[in-house]
Amino acid sequence: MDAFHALSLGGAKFNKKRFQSQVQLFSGKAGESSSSRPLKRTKDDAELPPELDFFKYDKGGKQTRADSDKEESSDNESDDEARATKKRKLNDDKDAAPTPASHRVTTKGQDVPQSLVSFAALKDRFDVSSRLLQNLADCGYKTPTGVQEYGIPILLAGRDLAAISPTGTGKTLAYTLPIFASLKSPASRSQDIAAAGVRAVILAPTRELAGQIYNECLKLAQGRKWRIVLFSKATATTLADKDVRDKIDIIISTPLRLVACLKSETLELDNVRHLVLDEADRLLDTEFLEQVQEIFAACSHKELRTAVFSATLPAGVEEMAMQMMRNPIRIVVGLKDTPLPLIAQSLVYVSSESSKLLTLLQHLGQPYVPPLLVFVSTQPRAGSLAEELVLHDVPNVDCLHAGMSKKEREDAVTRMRNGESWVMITTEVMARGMDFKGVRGVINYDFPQSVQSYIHRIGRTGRAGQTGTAITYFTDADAPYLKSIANVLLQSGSPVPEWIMKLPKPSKMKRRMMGKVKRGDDVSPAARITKGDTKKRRDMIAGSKRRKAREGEAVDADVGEASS
DNA sequence: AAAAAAC
Repeated sequence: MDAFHALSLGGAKFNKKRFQSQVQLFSGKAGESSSSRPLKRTKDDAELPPELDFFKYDKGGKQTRADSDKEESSDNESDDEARATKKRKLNDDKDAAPTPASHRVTTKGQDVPQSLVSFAALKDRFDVSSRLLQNLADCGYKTPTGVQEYGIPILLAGRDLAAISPTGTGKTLAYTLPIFASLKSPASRSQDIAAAGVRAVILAPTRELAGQIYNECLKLAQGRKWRIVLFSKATATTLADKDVRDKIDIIISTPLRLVACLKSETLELDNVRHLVLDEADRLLDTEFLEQVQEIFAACSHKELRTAVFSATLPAGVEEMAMQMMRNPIRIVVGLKDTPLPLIAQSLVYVSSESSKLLTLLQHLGQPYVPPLLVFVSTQPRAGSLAEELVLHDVPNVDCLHAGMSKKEREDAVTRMRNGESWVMITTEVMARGMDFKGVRGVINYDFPQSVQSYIHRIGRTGRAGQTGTAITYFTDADAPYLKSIANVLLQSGSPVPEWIMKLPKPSKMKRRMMGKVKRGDDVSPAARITKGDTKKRRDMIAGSKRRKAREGEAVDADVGEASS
C-alpha cells in the first residue's frame, strides 16, 4: 500500500467518526430502531423541530430567523430584548455551534450610513410604511442579520452597494425590503407620469432562484397592489401592451429572458431606479456578462441605483462590479470566501466510480434527516445517479437539472418544498441561492469545480442559524483541486486530515497530472497512484484526456509545462 | 475547467 492510500484511509477513518456521532444524534430523536429509513415527517408531527417545518414556510407563515449570524457586528448595540432572544435561542438549540469570532461586518466606502438597530427603527429613520413592517413581522423576521443591518440603510440612503455575506444570512431581504420601501407606492396607484414603467429589476442566474425571489417579494407585497413580474416566455408576450408594461413595478428575471425583450423592443428599462444582481459573481461570469451589460445599459435613468450581492465575489469580478457602480459602498460579513462554521464539513476519499456509489448507498442506509441534497457535475450524471438509487430501493429519490422541462423543474422544486423529496440529485443549477428550509445535509458526489461552487453548494444547508453537514467525495482525479477546498474547510473550522494539507501546490500537482506521470522517480502521491491499479490509471488518463482535449492537444502530447 | 441561462 502506497503512501497516498495509507493516508487516505486516515481520511476515511476520520470521517467514520463523524458519521457515528451523527447517528447517535439522530437515534436520540428517532428512537432505538435501527431502521434504514429516514426519519419520517408529517405535517402534524408535534416533535418536528421548527427548522424542519418548511410547510409553514411554504404557506408564507412563521419562520424563526436565527441571529447567531450577526454576532457582535456593531458597536451601537441592538436592544436588550434582541440579546435576550438570542440567548434563549442558543440555550434551546443544542445543535447550535459555538458562535464565531469572525462574524463582524466590515464596510468600505464614503459616508457609510449608520447600521440598522432593529426593523422597528425603519419607520422613524426612513419613513417605512407600517404595512411593510407588518408584512415583515408576518414573515417572522424579528431582528436584522448582519447584511440586513448594514445593507438596508445603505440602499435606503440611495447608495450603490456591493454586499458579500455568507450563504443563508438573509441577502434577499436585504435588497427586497429597500426596493419596496423606496418605491413607496405601486405604479398602478400613482397619477404621477414619472412613476410609470418598471422601476426595479432583480436579476438571478437560474429560473428557480428567480422564482424564489419572486415568492419573497410577494410576501412583502401582501395587501398592496404591487405588480411584480416573474419573467417567463408567457409573461413576455403580455408586454406588447404598453399600458400593461407601465403598471409593472418590479421585474425578476434571468438575464437572457430580459435581453430578448429588450431586443424585441417590448420593454423599456429607462425608468428603472433599482437594479440588483443577485449571485453577482455568477452573473458577471463570461457567459452572462454581455447580457447583464446590455441590461445595465438599458437602465438609463440618472437615478439608477445598483446593488450586487453574493456570498462569493472574486477580486477581479468585484473590481468590475465596482466600476459599474457610482461611489459604491462595500460590505463584507465575516471572512470572505469562508462558509459558516454551522456547516460541519468533511472530505471522503472514494477510489472509483463504483465505490462512490457504494459510499453514498451506505450513507443513505443510515438514518438521516431528509431532504438530502446531492450534487453531481453533469445533467446526465444526475439522471443516471437518480436511476441507480431508485434501482437500489432508495425511497423518494428526486432529480433536478436544467435539462428537464420547465414543468418538471417546477414540480421538483415543489416536491422539495413539500418535503416529498428525501434525496435530491442535482447539478450546479441548485448550487446558488436556493433556500430549502429543511436541508440538513449536502453531499458533493462529484467534486465541485471551484471554491466558489463549493461554498455555494454546501451553503444549501446551515441556513438561518441552523446547523448542517456537508460531505465531499473526492477521487484521485480531484487531487489537484483538493487542497484549495481543504483550505476552505480549515478556515471555517472543519477538521482536515493533515496529509491533505501536505499536498503540493495545486498548479504543480495539475501539471503532474497532465502528463508528467511517466517519471519513475516521482514520489508525489498523485503520480504514484497511476503506477498502481489499472482502474485508477484509467480514471487518471480519462482526466488528463479531458484536460488535453480542452487545449486541443493530442492525448499523448506532453502539454504539462507548455500550458502554464 | 465545466455546467449553468434561454432560444
